[in-house]
Amino acid sequence: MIDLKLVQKNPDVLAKALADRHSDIRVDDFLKLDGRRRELLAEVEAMKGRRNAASAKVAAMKRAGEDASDLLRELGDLSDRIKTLDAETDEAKAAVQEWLMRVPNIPDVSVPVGRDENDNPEVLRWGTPCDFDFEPREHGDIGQTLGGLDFERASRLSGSRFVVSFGWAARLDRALINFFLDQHTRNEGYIEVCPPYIVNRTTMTGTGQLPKFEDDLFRIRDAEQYLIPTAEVPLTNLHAGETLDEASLPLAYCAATPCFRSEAGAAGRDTRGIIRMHQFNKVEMVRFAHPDDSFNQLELMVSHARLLLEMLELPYRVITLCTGDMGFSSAKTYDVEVWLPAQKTYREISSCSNCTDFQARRAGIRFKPKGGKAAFVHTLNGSGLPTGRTIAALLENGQQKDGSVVLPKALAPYMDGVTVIEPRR
RNA sequence: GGAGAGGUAGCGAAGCGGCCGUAACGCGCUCGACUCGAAAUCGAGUUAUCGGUGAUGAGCCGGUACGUGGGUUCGAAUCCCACUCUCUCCGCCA
Repeated sequence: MIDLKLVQKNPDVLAKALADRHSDIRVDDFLKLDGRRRELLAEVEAMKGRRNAASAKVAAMKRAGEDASDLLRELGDLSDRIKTLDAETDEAKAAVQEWLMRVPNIPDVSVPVGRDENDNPEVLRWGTPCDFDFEPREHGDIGQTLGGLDFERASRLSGSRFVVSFGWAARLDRALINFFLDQHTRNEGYIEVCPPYIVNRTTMTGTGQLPKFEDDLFRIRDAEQYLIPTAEVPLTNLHAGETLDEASLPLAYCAATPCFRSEAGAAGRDTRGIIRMHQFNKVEMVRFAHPDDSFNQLELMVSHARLLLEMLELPYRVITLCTGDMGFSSAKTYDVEVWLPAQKTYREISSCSNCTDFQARRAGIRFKPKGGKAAFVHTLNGSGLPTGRTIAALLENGQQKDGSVVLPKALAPYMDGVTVIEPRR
């Protein structure tokens, strides 16, 4: 959530941000709603002030043994009017709140203004896409041929956009999780967490999935609980409602969890392979940072995601998302895109965002500076990394003419020394 | 799932219709005194949020908040109802 005061005092700052994002939310609507709220509030508060003063008088009279029945009759009327006006004020407040909850974060000044993914500037490239002396195959095809990925059985068990992994593929998934977690916890100072995969409405609201993106979530029937679409949700909400010790910042957590996404609106997109599944495993990084330091922390987190790809010898590039392509809660996002030779394109494998105080304000995550007033922390999140898309990249980039797949050396310790996935014979 | 107990400041906890919410008392924290320094001791300070007025500051005026939401009442932390979470016991269960 953005700062109420900011919208009140600098509506044009928000108006520009919304225009840059190509949002259809209009600040004028807010000014109307908030104006009405303030009007009602001033009126009802004045009445309550009178009531409180009179009530104190009643108490004093009763103590003195005097008759207060005239005053009481008057107060009855006043109380009735307050009750009506209170209800109206509550409605006005709720309208303002609801409007605010649907407003996206304000992009940082360093974020390029643009319409959609075509306007995302490239920051850097690493590695060289491999030159194949044969036509490279798609990862889904390779995975099925090698007996590791089974889409038919998955669709029988569950439906479309699911996969069953067997043997080397299941093992590779587990190897990647361990490899990623080890790297983050041993070398980068992240605290490993095993959070719940089901969270309540408040938690989903804290990170910005709700109320706007309910359709993207799987909901538990008859309960106000949802399957997490990313570990960002439970990890960021870990400190909801807390005031953190300033000295503890930055705080860094990582977790490997399954992620559940309904992929509403993605019909027909990425239907081949394992790029877009309803369920996938991902290691997520989350950081809580001091506001003065959060953009440094973002650079640091991107470097953590990049390092994993470099250790896996996968060519990638980094782009900055432009204003029109950024997520709801983010003030600045870098996407790391891995090279997929069959599609001959870079595809998103990690998204690292600085959400500034947007989530912290929603979830109530503060810190108290020495001698100062409590302020909101900045929250950051980044994938590091999803296993499915990583497997896709490993299969496509490591494929050989004979149908086998060569794995990067870094994974050997996690794969019982296996460095080549051989075709079944 | 059943029974009971409970949810009040950073923590523990008192209050159980108006004299109690910048909320007793204890701890913690901040500042000061004492000290070469520290401990101990002594003194002072320490809720958040909204509206108005100031400069988006300080201050001042007012409102709200005792798990959440309703109700009773002129007035609710206090009485009533529903929900929720925590703890204890029982049941069920990987």
